[in-house]
Amino acid sequence: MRIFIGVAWPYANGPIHLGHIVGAYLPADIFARYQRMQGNEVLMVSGSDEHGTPITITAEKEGKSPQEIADRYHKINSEVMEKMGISFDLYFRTSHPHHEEVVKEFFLRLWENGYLYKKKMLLPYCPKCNRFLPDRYVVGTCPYCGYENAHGDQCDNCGRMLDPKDLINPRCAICGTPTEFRETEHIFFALSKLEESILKWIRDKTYWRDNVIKFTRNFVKGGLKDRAITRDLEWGVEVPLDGFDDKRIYVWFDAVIGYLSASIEWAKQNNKDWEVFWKDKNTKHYYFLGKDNIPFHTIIWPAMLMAHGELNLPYNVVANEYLRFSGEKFSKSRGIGVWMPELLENFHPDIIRFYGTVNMPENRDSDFTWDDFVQKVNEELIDKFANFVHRALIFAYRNFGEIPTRGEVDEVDREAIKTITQTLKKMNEYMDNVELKKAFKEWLNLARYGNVYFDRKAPWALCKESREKCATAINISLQIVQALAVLGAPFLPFTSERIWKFLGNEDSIFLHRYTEAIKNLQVGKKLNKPEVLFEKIKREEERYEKWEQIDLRVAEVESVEDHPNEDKLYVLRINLGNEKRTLIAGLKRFYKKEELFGKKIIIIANLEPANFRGVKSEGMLLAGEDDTTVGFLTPQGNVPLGSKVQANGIQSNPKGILKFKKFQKMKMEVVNIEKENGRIVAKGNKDYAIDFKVPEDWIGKQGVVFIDKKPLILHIGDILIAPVKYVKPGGKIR
RNA sequence: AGCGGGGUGGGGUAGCCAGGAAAUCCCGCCGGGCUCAUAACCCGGAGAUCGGUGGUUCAAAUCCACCCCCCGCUACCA
Repeated sequence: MRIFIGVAWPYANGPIHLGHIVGAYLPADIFARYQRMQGNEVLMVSGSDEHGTPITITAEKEGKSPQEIADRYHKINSEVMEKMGISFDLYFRTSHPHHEEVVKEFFLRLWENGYLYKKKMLLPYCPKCNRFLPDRYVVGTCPYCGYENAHGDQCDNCGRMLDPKDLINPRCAICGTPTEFRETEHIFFALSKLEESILKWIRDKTYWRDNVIKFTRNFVKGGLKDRAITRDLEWGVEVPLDGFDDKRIYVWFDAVIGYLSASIEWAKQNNKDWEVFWKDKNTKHYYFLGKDNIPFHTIIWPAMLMAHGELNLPYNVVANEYLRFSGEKFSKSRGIGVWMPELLENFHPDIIRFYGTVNMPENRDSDFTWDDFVQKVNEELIDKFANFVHRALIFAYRNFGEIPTRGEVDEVDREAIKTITQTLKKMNEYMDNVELKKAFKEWLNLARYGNVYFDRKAPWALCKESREKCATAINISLQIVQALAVLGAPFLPFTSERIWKFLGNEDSIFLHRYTEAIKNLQVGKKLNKPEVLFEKIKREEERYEKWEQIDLRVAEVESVEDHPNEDKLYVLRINLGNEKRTLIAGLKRFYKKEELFGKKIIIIANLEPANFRGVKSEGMLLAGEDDTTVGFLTPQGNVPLGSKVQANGIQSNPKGILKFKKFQKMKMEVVNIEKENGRIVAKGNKDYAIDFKVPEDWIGKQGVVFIDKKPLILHIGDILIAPVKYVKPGGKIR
């Protein structure tokens, strides 16, 4: 059987992140590898989507050409795919001339078949930006659901496809100027003509995933409208008709054709036949993508293929939900998430693939957290699986050096063999159904079972008793190891390959069939010296390097004197509980002596001492200031003198004194602590999300944040540190 | 507000669409075993009125209705 696998094309406007991998490329690759090991002929393609306005905008920002931007990210993302072991037959790109040719041919064919037509239309034009706006760059109110920030192409709220002119109060998404509509001529795709056919086609796709069916039905409900497939742009595929020199084919039309162009290119490069993949009705087409891409793959692309007339339609569209990062959406601009190039620098691809599979958002959004990542990898992948493989292999290697003979088997042995067989069977079922997580769970169970079997047989003791029995136990243990390697190969290709070698094989595991997981080992085959498969991930404690250097403490002012030689300064005598110090403070313009006397203040206790005109200051008092007010910091409740200030519950523990210069580099700000949508936000110069459990009574109060890797709020236990009087949020601390 | 997801032993989850005997797995906790292995492994135990209320049914975590609570999205981006 032949299987075509198309994976949504990542946009070449930035490096891809873990969400992309886990939501599309990894599941696709697992499926592809599995199908190949089932003996099917697989063609899997994807590539960089390099056209479209966002790239031109990035290019403008950086003063580069769109091609340069596309080149950069195409390279980066190709490397990511390669390193992750995503086994594309071709990872193509839409700016490739061959792709453009295919798009034009496709276009002309649709034109000839009567599915494209010219139409003069009024398009949104931003008088300020001086250009026609792409659909996505027009925002306004959705006519269907009333959502105010609907984009011109699609309402993100109700999911309906829109045309910019449907929007109420359209405005430019870039500058906010109300848009004008100017006349221009464009090519339309007669989607409406195909509505019936699409509905009919969808009807029997009951085996699709729930989310895909639901989303698609919902989408078609509103009726299919003809869509313009050209834009007033310069960056994109040219329109192969006269009079359209200043227009380009729109990305959504262009990018999906990539599946075809990449197939053709692959055939060309490898001297293969692409047509059997696209025209032979027995070839099944699978598409892997994130949920936002569903309508393009269940409606538009199929409609385009229908209009084309002789190409295969999708058999299954496998859409995943989103992977969130600590509960938030991945966001480049906010720096939330993990990006692949960086992740790959720190972790073995199979570790990423393991976690990606275990936490795959197959049916619902899932959440990435570092804690969970470390725990799952260490405890499930390494402790359970890798350790079992290693203990079995090293035992075999040391005691036999080859695959030992399987002698007479007992109950326990029979059960083990049965477990292997059943695992294969179950995994086959799940994999055929594209239920990757379930399949993988079976695999993990087998690894767990391996330990159980090994323990039950206790070969270390058995060997002393009977070498023959021990050999049998080890033979079967290695049988489990082999099964794990073969069955796990689609998921952890690199590791499976290694284990395969340890088992004494010379060739690649991928030359073998999935069913060989249960094949009897060749007795007497020399084993290779096993190595540890993975080092455990060290759980790195969160470190706040800046905060750790400063020692803030509570002190009480015992006396206030004028500085003898400098009339802006006070000389304070302060009590730190077990210690008294002299401090210089520049508060004379803002506070009278009696306003300071007896007050609790916050001082930097480990600041390098400094001389102010003959008086030595042993520390520094902290105050928040805006342009009119200075409010010294003070604990909002009773705390013992000398108490150490904490930040998000973290005690600083500075080793030495803090240089004044270093202190100057530290950022502290006055903030208003508020609760928004259930989370705590500290509003200063900007909104700081506080991920620290804050007592209810702090909400609505002022506080102080210390900016480290993330904003830390200052307190002592339940007592908040804040300016003694209201200072505008964002006020600096000095 | 709209849309989407969720509320299952201390934490994180599976099961729910196709209702049925002991509710899954990981971590944690308690007790035991083992010492071959990456302080890894194995066994046993405590611990859940499956968010609430009402309904359908011989039978509901699972179906229906209503309610409560959480979270996400509504910025380029799977």
